[in-house]
Amino acid sequence: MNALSEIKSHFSAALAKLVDDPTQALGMIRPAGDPKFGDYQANCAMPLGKQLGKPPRDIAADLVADVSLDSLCSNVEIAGPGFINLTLSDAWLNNHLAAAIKDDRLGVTATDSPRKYVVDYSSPNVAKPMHVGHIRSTVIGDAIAKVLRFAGHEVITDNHLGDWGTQFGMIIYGYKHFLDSSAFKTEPVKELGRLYKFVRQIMDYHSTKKQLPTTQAELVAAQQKVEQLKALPETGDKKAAKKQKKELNNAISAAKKLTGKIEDAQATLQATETSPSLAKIAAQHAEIGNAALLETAALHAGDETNLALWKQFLPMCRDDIQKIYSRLNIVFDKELGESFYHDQLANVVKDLEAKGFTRESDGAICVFLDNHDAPMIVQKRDGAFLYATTDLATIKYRMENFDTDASLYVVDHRQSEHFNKLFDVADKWGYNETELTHVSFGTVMGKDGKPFKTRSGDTVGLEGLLDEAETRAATIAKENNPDISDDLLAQAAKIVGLGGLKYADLSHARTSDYVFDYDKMLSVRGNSATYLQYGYARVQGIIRKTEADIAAIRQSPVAFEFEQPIERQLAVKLLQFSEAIDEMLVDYRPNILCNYLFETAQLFAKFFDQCSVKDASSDSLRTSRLQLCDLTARTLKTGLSLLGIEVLDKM
RNA sequence: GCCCCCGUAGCUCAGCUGGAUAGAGCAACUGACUUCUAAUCAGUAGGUCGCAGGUUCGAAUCCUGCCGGGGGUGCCA
Repeated sequence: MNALSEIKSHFSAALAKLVDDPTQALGMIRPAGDPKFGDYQANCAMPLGKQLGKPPRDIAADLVADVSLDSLCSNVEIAGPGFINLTLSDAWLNNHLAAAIKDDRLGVTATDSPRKYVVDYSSPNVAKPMHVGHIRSTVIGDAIAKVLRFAGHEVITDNHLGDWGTQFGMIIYGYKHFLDSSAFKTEPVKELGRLYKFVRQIMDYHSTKKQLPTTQAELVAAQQKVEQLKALPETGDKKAAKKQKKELNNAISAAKKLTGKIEDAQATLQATETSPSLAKIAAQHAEIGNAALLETAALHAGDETNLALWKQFLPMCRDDIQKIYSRLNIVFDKELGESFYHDQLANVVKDLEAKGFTRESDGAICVFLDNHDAPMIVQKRDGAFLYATTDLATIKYRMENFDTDASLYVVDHRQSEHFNKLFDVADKWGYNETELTHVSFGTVMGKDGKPFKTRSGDTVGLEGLLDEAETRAATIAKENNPDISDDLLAQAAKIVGLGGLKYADLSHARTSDYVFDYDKMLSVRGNSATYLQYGYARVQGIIRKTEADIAAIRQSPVAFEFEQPIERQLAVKLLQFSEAIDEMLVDYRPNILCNYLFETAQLFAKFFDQCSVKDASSDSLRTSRLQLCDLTARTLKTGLSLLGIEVLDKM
């Protein structure tokens, strides 16, 4: 039990005497914002004063008198309008530190209400090269799964691969028409990737060409509207004038957007038209979009040729993706891709129909929902199913086979509307006992503030990204440590480079977009993986230099001594590890854990500066400090491992 | 048109369920290596938390309106 929950349990009974439901008041007990206010503070007296019509300071005094905190706190003070400031006693700290140091789990107890989770993350489209966008889902999902497990929950990780979608139709079409067979023989996946991009380009060319006149007409209309609005006489009415101005601004920005769209379209067209060979192919394959869809449809219908190609391609693609996962050290319990659910989709629609949830509209079978203008389409006019259908089948399958308490979908925030609808339909369908959560995350941007792309406009491949991270880390490691051995350098490059990459993703609030920046990511300072890893390595250095017998110390720790304030601060922080984990899991936010680890490492760096272990003034103080060091290192190592990041003994 | 997200220091970002003087890191400037790892630490400077109202003991946080940016929006995933 951590300090926070222990304090809360002490307050609980006293608060229950004042209000029917103390939950809200208990929520107002939290770590102190400033060390001068002690370690924890209870802020509930002010609102309770209002509610009960008594002065808040009186309420605070009553609470303090009623709650027995002697076993926990050395000091309890009422401050300001009625803040209750709590300072943990050294005896309490000592007990818990000693327990933590003896414990493999560092005193973090497993939850007493374990749940069964499916964490659905990564989910790349196979055969399409993975790019930087996939790494966020992969890294965040993996961290959440690991933390849930550490907290005592049962977790099934599932990589819901896109292995049955239209991209296969495109690749099959490409294979049939544009295959470079020698390239396919030597590097099959690379060739498939090329075919995908090639078909995509021709498809984009035709759809853009078809769309362009419409867009141009829209632009003309938009420009006319701008002129019209500009020409409108000024009205005397303030409100009307304001409305006019707003309409004008809207029209101007609409026209601007259309102009941008047209420029993009023209660039797309030019890319194909300037190459005579490409232009020729484009002309020969005017119906490519439709044809690719037909290849997909044929695959789904069990066409022998296409199915054989799919069966040939899929293992190769999966192996290729697996290379990335191996490098990132990510393992899934299940990899039930879209194709796995293929034969269950018709039944999903049938069942929804039977229950009367569906309605036909324009030939498609739809589920209409309150709060949404557009329905969720579960079967297309041409009879094909959609990802919505697959997602519903997946929910059903997981409930029936895993009996989950919760499913987390670690997916891009752009799909939030899809998930809103999906969860609403699932709820109607009867899956309303299970938690369904879209753990959304923002877009990875380039330094220009636009989605991260290469200079040529392609998305950035993941493999090159990992290489770059390692190379840069190696350079930095070499700079700091010119005599480093090759083995150690390679190891450091991997652990620091990939750790930095993961940490950059995890330490940003997942809901916000973030700017991808190698320099910052591998920064040797600041809130970075390197800083935390360095803290760990420094502890190992101390242990080496002092030749301490850590195993013996762990077995029978001595009393902790807090000679300097920083030692106590660090100790309190170390005991808050489990609070950080609890807090992270409230909204599945890895950055909470990152922050905690960063703060811990910061306190350690100060401790390192101020408190010599080797030259401590007494044996007992030296051992006390060694214990703090050991606990710090283990907290950092464990915390980082929950984030999928490793540490080094020497840096 | 409708829906969602965002706007905090020059830059990149934190800020939990409303709490005490809004925080980090980078960049800038000043210091600290005969010392357990300087991949570090100490310090200075930098703010109208987009704007305006409201709710209240208290608002970056909640509500309304406005301004600015992004995303999504019936048969792609």
